[in-house]
Amino acid sequence: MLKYETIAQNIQSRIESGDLAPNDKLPTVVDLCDRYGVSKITVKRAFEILTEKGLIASKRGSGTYVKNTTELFDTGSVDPLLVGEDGTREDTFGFTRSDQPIGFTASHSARGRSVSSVVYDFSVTNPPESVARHLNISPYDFTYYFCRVRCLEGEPITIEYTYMPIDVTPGLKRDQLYHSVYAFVQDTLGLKISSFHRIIRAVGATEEEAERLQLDTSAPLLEISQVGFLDDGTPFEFSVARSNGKRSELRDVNVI
Amino acid sequence: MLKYETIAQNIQSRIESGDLAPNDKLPTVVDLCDRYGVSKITVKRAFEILTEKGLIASKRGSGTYVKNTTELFDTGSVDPLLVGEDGTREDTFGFTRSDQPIGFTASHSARGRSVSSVVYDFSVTNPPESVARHLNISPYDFTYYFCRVRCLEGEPITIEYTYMPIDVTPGLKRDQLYHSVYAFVQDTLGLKISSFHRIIRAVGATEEEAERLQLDTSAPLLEISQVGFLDDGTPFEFSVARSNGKRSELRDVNVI
DNA sequence: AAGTGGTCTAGACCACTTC
DNA sequence: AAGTGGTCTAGACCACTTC
Repeated sequence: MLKYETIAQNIQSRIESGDLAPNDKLPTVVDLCDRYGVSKITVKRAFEILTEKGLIASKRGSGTYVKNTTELFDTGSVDPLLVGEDGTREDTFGFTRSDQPIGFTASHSARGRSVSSVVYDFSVTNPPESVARHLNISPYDFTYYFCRVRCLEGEPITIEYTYMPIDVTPGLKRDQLYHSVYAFVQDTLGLKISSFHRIIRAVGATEEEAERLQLDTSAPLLEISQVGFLDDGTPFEFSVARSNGKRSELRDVNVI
Repeated sequence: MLKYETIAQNIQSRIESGDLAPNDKLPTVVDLCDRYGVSKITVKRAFEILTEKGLIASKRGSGTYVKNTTELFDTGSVDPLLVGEDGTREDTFGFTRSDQPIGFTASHSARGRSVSSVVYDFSVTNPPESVARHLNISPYDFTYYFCRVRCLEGEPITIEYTYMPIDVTPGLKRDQLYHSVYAFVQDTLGLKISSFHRIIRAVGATEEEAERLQLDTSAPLLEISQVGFLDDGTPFEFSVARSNGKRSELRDVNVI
């Protein structure tokens, strides 16, 4: 593990354990330099990681402090609050960088939930013009196309429509669709997934979607359209995922 | 302007002008050090900014390359694609760090659109228990509470419910609700807004919301619940904003 | 005046890719 | 073997806050 990662992790542990409470002042940068035998830039790097996670905030001339964030993220669900609302959402998906598992399978099985899939379509086709543009390929190139519903503990949560260029991710089999396609891309093909560009919207379920997700037609769905990129910048997937609005949420920490 | 900001901006301009095309290789770090008369860490910092924006990707041992992102972000709207969909969304709100204006007023008026508000409620109350928890205050403390509808070119887009502790943002007047409350917080009160923690969901419009947003009851809305923090970590607002799903979207670049 | 974080230098050393 | 980005040092200098 890198030095700045070690330092960041140590501090994060102290915050999570309550050893460092909200509004507490962290040791100064120079203090930590001495304690870890590193130079300022390394401590600064560690602080940046934690700042990005929304855990701390540095104030020039004053010090670095633990942010008061336990409330929002510990409750597990947002409160009913202003409008009559239901309980806990099960498909919670964080934006936070680098320490969250990617994809539906990884984020849920990491929490000990059973993930399953129903596959409604799996074919090789020419992508629609707009999809080809997003994938940086020609509409005459071939892509895998599949539609599947992801379930948590047997309950349908998300319907996914995905295009993947066969030249980039060759050898995809129907079998893999029942498990993690990202695991196939990373482990079997040895490719490195590096980023996603997303657009998030709220839409109503079509009749077909409502049936597949066991909802009423026009029920609100959280839609995430995304292009996934490999580390060399090649787009490897275009997908649209629509999730039951009552059971899904996205979390985000936005540092200005 | 800081050196790394200058370098990042120069490169970004070259990408936006097309001078650096997708998949082009950037000058090497050492090259740029020479050219700008700076050290490696400074160039690296510039690269980090652009990496975070999703514009470039560095590959150790090989070089740094322009990512192929024009498609997703240039179209102005996502394509109809798989499911029958409508046209351009007007309320587009990026996640990207540090160069986007914050809040509804700033992001839209920056693009030359007229922003107006309808205020449905403005009062001082004790916050619900859950809101008090998020704001790190007692339920017996007082908060401003207001509900307003934000309009673009006269058309209602978003309905907002906001709580702000009166001890943190004293002196809020009804007048300000017709303009930017964030401008009041930053410019009039001199406070520094530093981050937001958000949860994003899809919900159906209540009857009242449907009427205020001129939609059908149960129409899909994109909901953003957020706690806003000042630079010293004090929560200054808890708000829930629900936006017309047909006219709003969130954008995000997620680097792993 | 003393303390604190932010930027930056000039370089060393390393891991990895490319040829 | 040569080239490239990533981590890190030991410090200088600065902007800002606190007292």
